[in-house]
Amino acid sequence: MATNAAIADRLRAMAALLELDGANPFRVRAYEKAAQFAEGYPEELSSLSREQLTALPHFGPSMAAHITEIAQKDTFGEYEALKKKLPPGLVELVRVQNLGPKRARLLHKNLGIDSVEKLKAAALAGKIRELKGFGEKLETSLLSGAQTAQNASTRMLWWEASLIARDIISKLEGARAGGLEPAGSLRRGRETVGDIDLLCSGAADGGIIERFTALPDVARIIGAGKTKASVLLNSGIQCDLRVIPESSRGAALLYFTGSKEHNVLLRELALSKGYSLNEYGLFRTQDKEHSKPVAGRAEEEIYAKLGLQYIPPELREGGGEIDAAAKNSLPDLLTESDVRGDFHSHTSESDGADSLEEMARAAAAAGWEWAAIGDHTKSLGVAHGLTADRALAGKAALGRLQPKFPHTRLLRSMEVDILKDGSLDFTDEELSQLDVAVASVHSAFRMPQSDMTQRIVKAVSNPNVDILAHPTGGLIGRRAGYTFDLEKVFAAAAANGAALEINGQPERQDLNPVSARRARDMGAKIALSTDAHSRTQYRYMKQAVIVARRAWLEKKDVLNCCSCKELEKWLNR
DNA sequence: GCCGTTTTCGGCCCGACTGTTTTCAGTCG
Repeated sequence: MATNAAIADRLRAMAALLELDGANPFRVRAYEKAAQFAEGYPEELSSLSREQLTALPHFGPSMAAHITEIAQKDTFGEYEALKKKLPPGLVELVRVQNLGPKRARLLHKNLGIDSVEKLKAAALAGKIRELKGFGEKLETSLLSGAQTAQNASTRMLWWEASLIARDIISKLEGARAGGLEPAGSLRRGRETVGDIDLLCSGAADGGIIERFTALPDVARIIGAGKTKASVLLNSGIQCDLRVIPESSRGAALLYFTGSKEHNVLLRELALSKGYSLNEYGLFRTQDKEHSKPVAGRAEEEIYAKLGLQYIPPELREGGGEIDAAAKNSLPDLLTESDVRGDFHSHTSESDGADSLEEMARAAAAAGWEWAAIGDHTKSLGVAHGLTADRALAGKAALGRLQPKFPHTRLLRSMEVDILKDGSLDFTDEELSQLDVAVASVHSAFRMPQSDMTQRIVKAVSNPNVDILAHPTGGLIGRRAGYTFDLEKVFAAAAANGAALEINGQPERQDLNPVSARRARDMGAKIALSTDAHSRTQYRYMKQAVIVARRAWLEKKDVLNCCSCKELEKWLNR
């Protein structure tokens, strides 16, 4: 059984190979679109029949056949055949800037280049400039591109990128009139960000480009013109600034926010309604000169002209949001201000940095109506986990602190270890005395899938367990999660009234949006947690909210939107 | 390869930039 992510991966790999093979570009795009759709589809595609698959958009007879084949064999025949046909190494080559499939094939055919290493050697030897269609400048740019590709700058966590963006914006603000705002994957709240896109609206003569490229954060200027500059920052991430006229602000924001898939769908829709959409505005098709925009100043007016509800950036992934907006059925996404409390944090009693009282004070300062503060339990020795006695002593301590914080109800939670056999680190009697029991796996990650599934199902089936924390155990870019059957765990959680967590630690973001949406659709409640290990980390609630929004969640799906009274009712369910 | 209230064949989003060229191909977002 291949996951949707694995299916998307194969289809995307096929698109890459087809492009290198010089296939019809629309055929390439068909694979990319199918991959994109598969990735965001909430149910397991591998359990669908061919008929069910072809009923979905972007899947025709070929894709359906490929998907059923991938479900069984983890790959498909056409892909394997093409892989054999093409020289290995070309895929690696097109990761170099300014080197696409056409140039890659030329370089391979004429110079036998099939790796970034060989590309560098050929460039240094001056061989590339001799080829028709290539020249000295291109050779130089390919050489520096090869070096960059070898340094494999990985994507940055959203949180980190957003701090950098905020810092740069604050340094540039005041440089000129006109707002400066982030676009791109940063604005969409993707879990990681490849480069930071900033938009500045106003005339292009305010000197903002000069101030931008002169910032002390800039390690290297990649390019700078009148309306656009690209730099590499000291932190290793690329940052692009574009200056756009005020009258095009909405169109430009829409365009540079993307995603690419969302934009393509919007433009197709625009064409079908007799409009053409670009980064300057929405124009009637007859207006070939693009002289009089029908809309463009604000994103809202462009969506409205296309007969759509306003689509929040977090939903712009080409995953059904345009159809939903056309039917006026977009979710009413929860916002950070809807959040009334947090379920899961740590103190200096186990592996946190701050005392129980400091955490309580920070929770009150966050303006929350309630906060469940806890720690690890005894099995997690490295984190100095607490015995049940100490855990309950903490509950008594919170009771004594309560009068100091009249507006924030303090609750005792514990992050209780799920042991290898699915039993918990505290007895049922001990668990029932906690206000909130958060269960999670911290040991024996590499169990066989069926054992791990059983282990977690058993834990969430315990009526004393309220929340399953960081359900997959993955760390973005560092560690894959444990292997288990998500669907079975979601079903068990829904049946037993346990909630699934969206952990707001920037490196976790676990559940991810696709899984969180699926869990909600299967009837499970979602709990957002900061998993704060210090008083400053309560701000990670923002990260959890972004993941929830990307999962199309509304207030009613998320327990953090409960008042004290509603929460109490749920805890006593 | 997918798709269709004008179509089952002939379409398929749009513009900028760069470098190589004398009008355009390739790449990128």
